[in-house]
Amino acid sequence: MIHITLPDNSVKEFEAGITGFDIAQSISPRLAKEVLSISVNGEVWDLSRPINEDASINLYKWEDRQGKETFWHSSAHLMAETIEAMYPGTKFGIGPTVDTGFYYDIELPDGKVLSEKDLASIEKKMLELARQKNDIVRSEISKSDALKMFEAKNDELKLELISELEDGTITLYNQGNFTDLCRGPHLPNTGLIKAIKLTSIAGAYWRGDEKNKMLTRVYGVSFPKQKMLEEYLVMIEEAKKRDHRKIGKEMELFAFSENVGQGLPLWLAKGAQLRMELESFLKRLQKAHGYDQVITPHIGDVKLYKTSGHYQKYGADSFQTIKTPSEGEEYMLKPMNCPHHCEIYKIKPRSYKDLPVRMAEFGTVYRYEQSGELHGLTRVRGFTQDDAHIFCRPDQLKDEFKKVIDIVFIIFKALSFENYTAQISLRDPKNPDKYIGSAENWDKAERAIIEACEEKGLNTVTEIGEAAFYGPKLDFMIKDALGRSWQLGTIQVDYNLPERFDLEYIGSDDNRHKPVMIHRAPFGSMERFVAVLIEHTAGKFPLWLTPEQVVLLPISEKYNDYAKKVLKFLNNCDIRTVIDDRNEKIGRKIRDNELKRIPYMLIIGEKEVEKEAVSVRKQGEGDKGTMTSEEFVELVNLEVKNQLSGLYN
RNA sequence: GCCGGAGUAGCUCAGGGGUAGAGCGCAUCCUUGGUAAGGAUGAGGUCACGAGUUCAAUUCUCGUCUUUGGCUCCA
Repeated sequence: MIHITLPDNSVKEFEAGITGFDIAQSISPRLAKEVLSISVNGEVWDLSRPINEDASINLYKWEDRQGKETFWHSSAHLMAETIEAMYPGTKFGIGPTVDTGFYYDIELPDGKVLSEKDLASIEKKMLELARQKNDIVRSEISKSDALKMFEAKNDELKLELISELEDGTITLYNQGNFTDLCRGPHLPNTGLIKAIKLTSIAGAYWRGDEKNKMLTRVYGVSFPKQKMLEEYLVMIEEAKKRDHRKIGKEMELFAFSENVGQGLPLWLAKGAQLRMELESFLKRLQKAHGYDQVITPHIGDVKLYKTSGHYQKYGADSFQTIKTPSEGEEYMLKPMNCPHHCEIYKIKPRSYKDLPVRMAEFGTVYRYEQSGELHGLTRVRGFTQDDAHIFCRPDQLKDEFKKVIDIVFIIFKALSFENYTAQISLRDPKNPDKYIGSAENWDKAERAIIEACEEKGLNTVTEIGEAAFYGPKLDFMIKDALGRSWQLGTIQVDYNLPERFDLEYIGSDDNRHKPVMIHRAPFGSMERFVAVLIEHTAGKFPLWLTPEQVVLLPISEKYNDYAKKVLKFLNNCDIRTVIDDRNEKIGRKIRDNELKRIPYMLIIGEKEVEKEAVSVRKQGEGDKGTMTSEEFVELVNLEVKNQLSGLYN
C-alpha cells in the first residue's frame, strides 16, 4: 500500500501501481471525467502512469495551466500524427505548447510546402483521428533503440534531439500508428480533443538559430468543447478590433508613407496631440522628481559611439555614418541619447554635493531594425524615447533606482495598466563576450537592481542573458490586444559608460570618484507606449488624453453667435473642440466615426441662449442636464483632476 | 534578413484572360429644428511597380517594393 497526499493535505491509501485516473475516479466520477493530468511530487505526469510509492499529488483540469498544457501538448501530437498520415516521410522537430495553444515544427518530404489552405483539411483529419479515441501510451526506451528507430525513419531532427539526451531518460508516446519522442505528459486518449483550429503557418529556424535551416511551424489551438473554440474565435475577432494600427488609421492618429520610408511613423494632428499630452504629463512628473530637461542634436560624431562601445557592437547593423563633403567628419544618426548626456555631465567638474544629476530628454533616435521585424508603432526605425540618465554616487544608487520605479508606477496607475510583468534581465555568465565591463561592476549593478526590487516588494521574473551589453536592467512588459508582450518601461544600471566616458565627481574626501549611471525610460518610447495605450483603451482614452473633448452643436443658425461665444470661451479654457457646421460654416463637419469617440456634446438652442447655458450630453451616459459653459469647464476639469489625482506630490 | 500570406476607389473588401464592382466615407442638393439623425444625385481607380507569356494581362509567370503572421534580432 502507498500513501497519497491530496492538495488539502488529507492522506489516502492505495495499492501500489494506482494511476492518477483511478485516484480521480475514487474522489468523484465527475472529476475523473474532467481531469487531464496529475502532478506527482511536483512533476506533471500522465493520468495513466502507475504510481508506486508515497506521493503528494495535484489533479489538473482544463482550468489549470498544467491541464491546458497537457491538453495542447497531446493536440500537438495529434497534429503530428495527422500530418504524418497525410504527408508520409515528414520529419518532426519539436512540438511544444505556447501561451494559447501549441505548434509543431515540421519538414515536409521532397521540399513540399504547406500553405494556409491546407490547414482546414488537416483540422478535419485531426478530428477524425481524435474520434477514434486512441490511447496515448507511454514507454521507456534505451538511447540506442531510440536512435535506431528514428534512423529507420531518416528523421535527423529527432536524431539530433535524442543524441543530446541521457540514456535511461528517454520516453516515447504512441497513439494509433504514430510514435513520437516525448517527455510527456499526455492525455489518456485523443478522444478528449473535441475542437481544433489550426491558426497559422510560419517559418521557424531549427532550434531558434538563424544559421540552421528553416522548418515549417504550424500553430494551432484546441479545446475540450466546441463552444470554447467558438468563444475563443470571437475573442480573437474582438481583439483585432482593438489593434492600434486599425484604430490609429480610423482616428487619424498616425500613418506611414512608403515615400517617407518603412518604420518611420508620421504623427497626425490628433496623434501628435495625444503624444504631446503624455509628454507634458511626464515632464511635470519629472520636474516634481528633480529632473532637468535637456535637448541634444539628432546626430553625433561617430567617436562618441566608439567610446560608448555601441559602434563596435551595433555599427555594422545600424544606419551607416553620414560624412561631410570635405572635412572627412563622420556622424551617426543617434541611436541612443546616453553619450550626449555623458558629454553634458562632463561640461563642468561635479561635486558629490551636486549628485544626483538627473538629465531628461524626449530624444528621437534612429535604429536600423530588420525589415521583417517592423510592426505598426510597436517596432519602428525612428522613435522618441522618454529618456533620462541619472548620474549618482554609489551610495545613492538604490534609492534613485527605487524612485524611478515609483515614477513607472505613477504612470501605470494614471493609465490603469494593471497587468504588467516586471522582468529583471541579467547577463549570461556563459557568454562574457557579449558584455563590456568588469565582473565586479556587473555584480554590483545586478545586486542593486535585485535589492531595490525586493525592497519595493515588486513581483519579478528573472531572465538570464537578457541584459543590455553595458548593464543589467529592469523591464516592464505589457501585453497588446492579442496577448503579445511588449517591453515598455526600462530601468538600467550602468557602471561601464561612466568609466568609458571618464566621468567623475569630487568626493567629500577631495578625491576623484566615478559616478554610477541609471538609464531609464518609463514609457519606453512614445511610439510603442501610444500603441499599447490604444489597445488597452480601444481608442477611448482618459479625458486628459482624448484628442477631442467636445462637439458643439448649435441647433439653429440663429444661435450661432452665442455658439461662437461659447466656443471662444472653451478654447481659452484649453478644452479641445470640434464643431458641427450643419447650419453655418463655423467649423468642420464631424464624421460619424469620430463622433463615437468624442466624450462630450454640447447642444445650443433657444432655451440655452435664454439661460446663457449649454445642454450637455456625455458619450455612453446620455443627458447631463443644462449648465453654463463655466460649469461645464469645471465639470471637465474636475473629471481630469480625478483621473490624475494624487499623481504629482 | 529568413519562411508563408496579401496589395483592386479615402476606408473595408468582392471579382476575374476581353467597358472595373459593393458597402461605408466624401461632394452637391433635399429632409430633419432638442438631434450621436434620413433620402436623392454625383465625383473617385495606370487594379503597387517592372518585365515576360498571350491577338489581348488588373487577372497567368518571374522580379522589385510595400504590408502582414511568425522566426531571428531588439542599444
